Amino acid sequence: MQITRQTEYAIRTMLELARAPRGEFLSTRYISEQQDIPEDFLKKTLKLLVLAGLISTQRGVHGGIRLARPAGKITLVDIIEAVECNVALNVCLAPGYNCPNQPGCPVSRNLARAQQAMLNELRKESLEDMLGDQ
Amino acid sequence: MQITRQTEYAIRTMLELARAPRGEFLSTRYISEQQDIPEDFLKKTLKLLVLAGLISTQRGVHGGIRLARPAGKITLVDIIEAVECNVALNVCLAPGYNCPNQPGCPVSRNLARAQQAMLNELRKESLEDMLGDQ
DNA sequence: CCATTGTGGACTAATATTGTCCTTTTTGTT
DNA sequence: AACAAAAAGGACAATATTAGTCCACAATGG
Repeated sequence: MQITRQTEYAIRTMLELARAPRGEFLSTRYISEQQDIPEDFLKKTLKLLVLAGLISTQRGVHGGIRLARPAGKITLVDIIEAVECNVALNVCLAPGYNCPNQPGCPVSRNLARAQQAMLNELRKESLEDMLGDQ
Repeated sequence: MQITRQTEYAIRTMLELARAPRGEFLSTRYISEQQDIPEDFLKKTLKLLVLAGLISTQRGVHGGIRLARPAGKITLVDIIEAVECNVALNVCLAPGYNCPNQPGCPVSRNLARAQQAMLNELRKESLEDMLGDQ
């Protein structure tokens, strides 16, 4: 019941990007050094952020990555969902899972409520907000 | 970001116990058969529930396990915390961890809030409530 | 043409989770 | 006293997940 290290890397990366001048590209290498993240592993992680539409990339000499939308419009949920694909407190909440119990079993109902509550909290502050109050 | 299979086993076991007549002992074997849980693995799991004070055991011929307190006073949080030891959405929230960032960094603050929200939801229904509404 | 930077995929290593086996202790029953 | 039922405990094995590495390739600007 923890976010993975990879998710943490993604969060730190996104914050680093949010801190950079708007629209500027940062290279993967630079970020990996700043944040002490293995470069090749970071690359794989960035792929997930690209797929989720959170960052955009530019190849070549002055290329790199940058936020795909304003830091004020990105929250931790976006990042977590991008990296962990589908957040589900229990297998029975994952899409496509067919519970052998009654569909609305009380346990999964409770877990689902808890999960919603958690995600709602994570939606409250944007990256911009977070940078503001440190 | 999921509860483990072991935690699920523990939840199912606790519900089974809650369904049994008050004070009666059920054997590990019986539960493992009912719930289709590997017996030896279940035993290890039960140990955690004992340590957490959720169940009490009785050795010997008519022994087994039973709830250590009324089903109305046990919630999913109790079980999850018993099995997963210390729930922490991120390493930086685990007790004893020393964050290299400022102590109250905005990320851990957000994760902590989300975790609290989640746990609070999980505290709302007791095992008894859950049995009631299926 | 070449250095820089992202893309993609295969592979390995490390760690965590799940499951198994076997021995011991306790307890009621015969 | 002997025995069978049941929990306690610990070592080990199998799997699955997570993390990290390596290498060849593609785009881009100077």
